[in-house]
Amino acid sequence: MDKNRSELLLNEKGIKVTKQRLTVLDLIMSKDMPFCANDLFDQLKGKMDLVTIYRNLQLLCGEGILREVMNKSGRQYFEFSSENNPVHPHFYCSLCRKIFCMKSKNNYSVPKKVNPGDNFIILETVLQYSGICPSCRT
Amino acid sequence: MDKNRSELLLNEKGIKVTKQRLTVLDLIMSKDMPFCANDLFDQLKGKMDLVTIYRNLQLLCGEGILREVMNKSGRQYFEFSSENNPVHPHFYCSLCRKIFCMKSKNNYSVPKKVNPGDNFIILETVLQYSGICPSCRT
DNA sequence: TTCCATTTGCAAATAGATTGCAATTGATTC
DNA sequence: GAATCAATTGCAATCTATTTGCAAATGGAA
Repeated sequence: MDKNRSELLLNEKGIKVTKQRLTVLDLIMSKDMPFCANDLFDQLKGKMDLVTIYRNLQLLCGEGILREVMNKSGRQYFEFSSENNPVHPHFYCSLCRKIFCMKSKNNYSVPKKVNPGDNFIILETVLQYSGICPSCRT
Repeated sequence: MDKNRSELLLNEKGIKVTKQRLTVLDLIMSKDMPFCANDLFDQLKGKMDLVTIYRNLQLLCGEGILREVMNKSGRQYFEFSSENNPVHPHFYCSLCRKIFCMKSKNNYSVPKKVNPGDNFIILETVLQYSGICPSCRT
C-alpha cells in the first residue's frame, strides 16, 4: 500500500506509525489554520480519546512537525510546521478567540537583537495581531 | 487621606474603589512584567481569594487598564497598559514558560494592511519572540 | 446612618491538560 | 506467519486554570 505524506513524515522522523497518529496528522495537514486539542477531538467525533490527541500533539510538537502559536485564549494552539508553512503572523480575535493565519506578502524588518547583552536565545520571531475578526464584526 | 496612583486610575475610569482592587492594582503597577492570576495570588500569600483576583483582572482588562499578552503557556497573562507602557515585544521561554518584556529601542516597520479585503479590525500589532531565556540556558 | 447595588469569599462546577496503568498494537526477529 | 517486547492507546483519575452561584460584607450616595 502506498504511503501518504503523513506516513512518510513520521518515517522520516523515526516516529512509530499508528492508526491514531496518522489520522491526527492527516487531519492537521489537510487544514491551513491553527487548532487546539479540542478542535481535533470535535472533528474526529469521538473516534479517538482526547488524551491520545494531547499526547500526539506533544510528540509532534517536540519533533518539530508542529509549532505552538502565541495567543491570548489560555489554550494551547498548534499549526503544521514546514518549509512550505514557515513562521508567519496570526490574528487573534478578542471576541470569538479564534486564530487566523495572516499571509503578509509585504516584507517587514525587525530588529536583529533585542536587549543586547541579555543572552536570550531567540528561536522564533513573529509578528502577531489582535482585534476583531470579520464574522465578529457584523 | 492622599489618593495614590491606583486609586486615581480607578476614579478616572469610574470603577468602584475597594481594598482588594487597590491591592491588586498597586501590585500590578509596582511590577514591570506580565503576570497571570496565580502569580498575583502567590505574591499576596492568600490575603485575597483567587476568584476575586480573576474577577478584577477581567474587569481591569475590560476597562483597558490591563492588556492581555500573547504566549504559548495555555494561561492568561496580563500587563499594565498605559501611555508609559505601550504595546511592545515579549519573549516567551519555551522551557520555563516565563514571559519577559523586551525593550526594542530600534524601531521596526510592519505592513499596514494584512490580507487586504478581509475586513479584520486590527487593534494591536506586536512583535513576539520565543526561545530560551538566560536562566534556562545555563 | 440608612439603603442598595456592587463586590467579596467560599463552595462547587466547568474547562484544559496530565498521569498511572492494564490492555492492545506495531515492528522486529525468527 | 507466529512469538516477542517496547511503545502506544483508552479509560479512570488527577491536577491546574477559570468560571459560576449565592449569601454575607462593603462602598458610596442620599
